[in-house]
Amino acid sequence: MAYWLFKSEPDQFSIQDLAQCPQQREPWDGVRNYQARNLMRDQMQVGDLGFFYHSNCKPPAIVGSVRVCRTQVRDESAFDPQSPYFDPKSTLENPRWWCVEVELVEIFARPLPLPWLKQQAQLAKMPLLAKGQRLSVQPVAPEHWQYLMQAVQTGV
DNA sequence: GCCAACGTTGGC
DNA sequence: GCCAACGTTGGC
Repeated sequence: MAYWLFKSEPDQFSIQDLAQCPQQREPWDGVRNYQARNLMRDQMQVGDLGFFYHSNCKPPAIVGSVRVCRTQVRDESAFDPQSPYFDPKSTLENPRWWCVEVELVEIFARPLPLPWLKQQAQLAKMPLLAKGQRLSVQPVAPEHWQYLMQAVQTGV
């Protein structure tokens, strides 16, 4: 089983929005970056866990966790001319954009803000913290996942 | 609002 | 295939 991190701007889609979805599930659609798409399409497995990260807000933070509950999901927003994620190059015969469906596991009572993450020597190698890293779907190393979950559970 | 970093586009 | 121009991300 692998671990991931999903970024979203809370103005666009927050973890509270996910909690309001039917069955607290939703396709992670709208990703228009090939590297992120490839991670979702080729690497993710049902049962994988991910952090939900709020970006472009004050403060940016890891705010909860999700589980991958369906894979090989076609990104329907690419077919919708009304959608901001519409891509005329993605066709029903040959879809360009794929994602996974995620379900809410937990909204953390105490989010882990970015400034705190940056202070943790154990997290120095997290891709999220690398300069210039913009990927909206990222892998998370097991040791980083465990360190962070321990912080969540113990309230450190 | 600024801007550094990165990704994409398209002319050549 | 190169690379300049442009667009986006996202922290600050």
